[in-house]
Amino acid sequence: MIISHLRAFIKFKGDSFLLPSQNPLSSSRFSPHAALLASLLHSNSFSNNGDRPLSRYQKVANLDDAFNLFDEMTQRRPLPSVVKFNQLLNAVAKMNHFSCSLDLFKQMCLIGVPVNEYSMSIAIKCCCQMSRTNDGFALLASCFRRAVVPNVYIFSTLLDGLVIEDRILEAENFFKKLIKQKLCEPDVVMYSTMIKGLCKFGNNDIAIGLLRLMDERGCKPNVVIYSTIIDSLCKDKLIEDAFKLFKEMVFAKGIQPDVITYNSLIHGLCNLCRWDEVSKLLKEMEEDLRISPDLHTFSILVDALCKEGRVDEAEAVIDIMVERRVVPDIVTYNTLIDGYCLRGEMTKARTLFDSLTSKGFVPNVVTYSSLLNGYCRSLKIEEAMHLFHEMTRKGLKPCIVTYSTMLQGLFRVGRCGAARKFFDEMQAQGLIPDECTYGIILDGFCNNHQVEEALSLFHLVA
DNA sequence: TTAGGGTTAG
Repeated sequence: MIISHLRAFIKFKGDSFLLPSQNPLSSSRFSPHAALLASLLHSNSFSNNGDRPLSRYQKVANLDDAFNLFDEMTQRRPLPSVVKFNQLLNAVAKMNHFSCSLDLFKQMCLIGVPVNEYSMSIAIKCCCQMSRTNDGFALLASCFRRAVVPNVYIFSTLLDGLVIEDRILEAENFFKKLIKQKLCEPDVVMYSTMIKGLCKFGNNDIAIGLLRLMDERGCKPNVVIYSTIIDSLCKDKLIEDAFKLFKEMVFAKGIQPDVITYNSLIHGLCNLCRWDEVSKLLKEMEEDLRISPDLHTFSILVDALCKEGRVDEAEAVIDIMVERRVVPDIVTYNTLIDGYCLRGEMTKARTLFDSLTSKGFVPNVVTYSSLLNGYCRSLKIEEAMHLFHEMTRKGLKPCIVTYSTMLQGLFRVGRCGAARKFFDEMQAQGLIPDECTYGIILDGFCNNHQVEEALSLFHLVA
C-alpha cells in the first residue's frame, strides 16, 4: 500500500502542473479541508525573506580556515567590528565545534573586542550544547560586568540548556522567575523551549495548558509549538489527541503544517501499525499540500517496515528515495541493517555493512551495535567480539547500548565470567548502567543458575 | 550586518 502510493506519486510529480483533482492517479477529489490546507500553504510559500549573501566570516568551511581568519582579524588595526567576530563565532558553533567557538569568544574578550548580546548568546549556546549549562549561567553573570543587558535570546538559550540536561524543575523555576521578575517577556521561541521541556517529561497536559496561556497572553503559537506537542502525544501513543491538536492548528488557528508535523504523525501511526492511515497521510501531504516527504519521512517508513519484518518493502522504499533524489544517510542504512539482523539475515546485514564505505558512509556506534546485536542473537559471539574490538580499534567509543548488547550475547551462550568482565570494563569507562543493563545482567545470571551473583548485584544497586 | 525552539536509527 505504502510502496504503491509512493510509486504512484513519482508519476504524479511528473505531471505536477496538473491540479491534484485533475490527476488520474489522485483517487479522491479535492476536499474542502484539502482546499483550505492548500490555500494556507500557497499564500505564504513564495514570500521573499530577503536572504543576503553570506559574508566571508559566515562562509568558513572548516576549523583551520576559521582559526586562520580569526588570527588575521586580531592582527588588523583597528580591530574588525564585533559583528564580524560574531559571524565567525557562530559559523564555528554551527559546525558543532562548540568548544572551539567558546575559545574564540574568550580570546575576543582578552583582546578587548567589545562583546555584545549576540556574542554572549552564541557563547552561552556553546556551553549549553556541551551540557555545561552552569558555565552558561556564569557567562550570564558576566553580562552585567560587561554592560550587556541579557535579552530573550540569552534567556531562551539558557532555558534550553536546562531542558537538554533534564533539569526540568530548574527550567520551570527559571521560566517563572523570568516572568515574575519581569526580566523579559517570553516570546514564541521561549514558550516552545519550555513546552519541549514539559513534553520531554511526559507533562503533555501542562504543555497544552501553557499553549493556551501563551495565546491568552497575546503570544501567538506557531507550527513549531504545535508540532512539539503533537510529536510528544504521538510518542506517547495518544494519536487521537495528536490529530485533534493537528486539526485545531490547521482549521481553528489557520497555521499550516510542514513536513516535520507530518513526520511526527506518520511516525505515531507507524508505531501503532495503522498503515492505511499512513498512506492516507502521505497522500494528503503530497497531493493536497505539495509537501514532499524528506529524509526523515523515508527513514521513519524504512524503520517501521523493518520492525514489522517487512524488509523487502523497506528496501523498496530506499529505492524510491533514490529515484526521488532523496539521499539516504547513515540512519537509513543503520535501520535496514537492524532489519536484516532482526530477521537473522546476517549475510545480507554484513554485505550492506561492508558496502557502506564505498557508498561514502562511515559506520558509527549505532551501525556497529546493530550488527553486534545481530551476531549475538544468532549466537555468533566470536563475530560479535571481533566486531566490538574492531570498533574500538577504529576509535569508536562503545556506549551503554553496545555494552548491553554484548552482555546479552555473552549470557545467551553461558559465558557469565566474560559478561562480568565486560560489565566491569563498562563501568571503568565511566558508563553508568541503565535499567535495561541491569535487567540483562539479572536475567543473565538467573538463567545461568547463578542467582547468588544476581542477588549480590541487586543488593549493590539497592 | 551578528544570537535562541519542533521530526529519523541500535
